[in-house]
Amino acid sequence: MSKTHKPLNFLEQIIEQDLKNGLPQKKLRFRFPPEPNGYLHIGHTKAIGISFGLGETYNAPVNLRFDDTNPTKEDQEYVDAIKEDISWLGYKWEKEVYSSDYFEQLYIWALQMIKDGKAYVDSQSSEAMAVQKGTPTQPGQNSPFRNRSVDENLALFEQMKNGEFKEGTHVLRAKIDMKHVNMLMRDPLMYRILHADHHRTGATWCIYPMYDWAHGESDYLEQISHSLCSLEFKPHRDLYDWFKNIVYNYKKDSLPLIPKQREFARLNLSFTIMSKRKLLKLVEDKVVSGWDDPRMPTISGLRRRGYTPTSIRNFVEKVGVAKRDNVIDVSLLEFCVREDLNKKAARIMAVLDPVKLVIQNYPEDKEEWLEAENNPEDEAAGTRTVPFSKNLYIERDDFKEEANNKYFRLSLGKEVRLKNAFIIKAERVVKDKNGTILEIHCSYDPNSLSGSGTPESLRKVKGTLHWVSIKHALKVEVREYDRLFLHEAPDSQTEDFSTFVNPDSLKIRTGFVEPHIKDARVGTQFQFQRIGYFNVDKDTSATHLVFNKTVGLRDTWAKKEPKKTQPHNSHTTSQPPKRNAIDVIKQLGKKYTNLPEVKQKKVKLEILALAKEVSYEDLEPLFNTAAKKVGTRIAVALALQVLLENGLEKNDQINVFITSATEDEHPLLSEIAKQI
RNA sequence: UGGCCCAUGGUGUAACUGGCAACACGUCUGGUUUUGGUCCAGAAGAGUCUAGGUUCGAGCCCUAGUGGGCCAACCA
Repeated sequence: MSKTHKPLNFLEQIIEQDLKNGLPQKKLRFRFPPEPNGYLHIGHTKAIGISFGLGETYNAPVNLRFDDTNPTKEDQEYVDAIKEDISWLGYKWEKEVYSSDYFEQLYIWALQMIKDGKAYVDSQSSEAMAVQKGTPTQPGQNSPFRNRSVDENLALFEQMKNGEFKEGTHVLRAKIDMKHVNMLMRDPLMYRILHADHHRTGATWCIYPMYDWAHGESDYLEQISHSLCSLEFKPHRDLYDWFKNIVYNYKKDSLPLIPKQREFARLNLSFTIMSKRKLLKLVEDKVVSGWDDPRMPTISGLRRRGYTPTSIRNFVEKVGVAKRDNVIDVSLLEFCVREDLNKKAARIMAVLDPVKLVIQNYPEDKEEWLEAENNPEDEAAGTRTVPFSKNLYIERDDFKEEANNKYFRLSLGKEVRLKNAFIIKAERVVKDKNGTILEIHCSYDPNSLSGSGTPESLRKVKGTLHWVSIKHALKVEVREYDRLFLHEAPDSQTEDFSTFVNPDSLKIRTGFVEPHIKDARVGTQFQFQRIGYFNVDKDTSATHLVFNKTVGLRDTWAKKEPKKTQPHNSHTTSQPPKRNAIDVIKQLGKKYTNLPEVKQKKVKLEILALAKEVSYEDLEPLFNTAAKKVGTRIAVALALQVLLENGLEKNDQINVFITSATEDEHPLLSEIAKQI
């Protein structure tokens, strides 16, 4: 039994099984279906990588389909950005298509469904329908309009389509089963009225199909064999199949293939968020400069930051595909860029926190142009020359007056090599009255030039420093980024994600670099030796070079010798702010108010109104009922509200009250304690 | 008093469908090095959520429990 077997992920296994069961490989076809309502982010990259990757491994076409069924949120700007991002990643789509391409066909099918008694016009308010819909634990009830005649439905639907009704007055619903355990099967909406201009169809339509009605049918029309989406769409599969079956019977002969929806876990990245809605909020609130801010997890942000398509594709590859919830550590992403850039980026010397270094025994007016390797990983990259003179800058970090022998850098009386240049020895320092070092005076060994082959040049010194010649150096702006959020998973906390925004995620400094990169083009990547990878930002002008720090070099020294103002570049999980009972109440309350209005109303009516003036003793059974109806967390939030309203405003009072409760005598309180 | 999905080192994925738990990131050692980078060599770290069952044998199959996620938008 050999073990040489490339493991397939579960999606590949499904496809292999289908092929084995007779599906011709020619019929394999995939699609990536973004809604053009925002920019693509690193999370989408996984979905893109899966569908386009499958297309590559099976040599099958992949369509790019814009799921544009909600004109109020969508825009051409996003369509263009999405196309640019996917192309940049290096993927090629077979056809560019739009759900809106199928509006006419969907409408025809909908008419047929009405005629067959499988769809009806409902004329109730959304609130009334929501109440009838029941809850996951309670069955729904039929709409009073459920049994309208075919003719009446046809006439109303016609009027809806002709724009004779206001928004919200009528909808078309599929007639399935109001008691179905799957909420989505309780007569789902197929069409709503929206008097909005669509970015492609303009004012042609004022009824728009819902996601469930458009998506599977689009897959069917395009003959997608495997429609892959993320896990939260799992409950939609029943509906997907239900619609698909109906439509399949309408057009049996011309379209033989029935698509299959399968779901995978979406990607989460530590210390960032993946919700388009929340990313949009960061842009709107000017927390970041735009969708392509280098701190954003968007593809355009990563691109501007200096991430390469190769690095992102490798990342997606390494992340894998499965069905369990995950949070991928950003260090994996960082590893992937370093790995790629190490091979490609030209090396230069740049000093970002300068201190002046004077070479005492070097002639005042002399200058030399010394040879330097552009990339030790790539001989073909060649060499360049770097100007050397009496007065240099080195990093302030690279000098200590006194140091133990774990310190490889410059200290008084010790020798180090200046990269590509000479060996120097620190002789004395010049300080201001506060003790800040202004100048370091050194002597150099003229026979120790790098690569000269002299015995002096071959002697071993402990450290090598990078430097720039003050006279020749180019002054540039350098933007260093730290993580945007201080919490590892800002998205999944009860607190609002914005409370975790890192106020110090951008640091702008002035650096000095080798002069020869003066005309570097926007996007060019460099390794600033001993520091990290940087690229030229689009804010660069003819006279002002701007760099983004993509990622630092791996640094095993910094970990051992932590500085006081260490950025959060190590991946130790930072602790969330300490929470007390009051905060928890506020936050749970916020979560509660973030629920869709309809849910909120129901919860309020059914629970809170009852609970208003009850005592703790009465609260407990109420809590149990509430927990069953709305889930433990919301029930706890409500319970805490009630406790507050009963006079327990004080923080510590509540804490004492709660923590003193034992499991058997106060199950409610111990539950609350657990939630806190 | 609901339905569905999930559970393997710190993180993420594997384990050829029942045969000694592997790979990557991260961590730690040592070596090379004119980048405390790269590269090379090596180490630590899980006995697979719990309890039963089937089996010669279970991470994998079955049952129950526990924990987490999703589902009640005229969003996708």
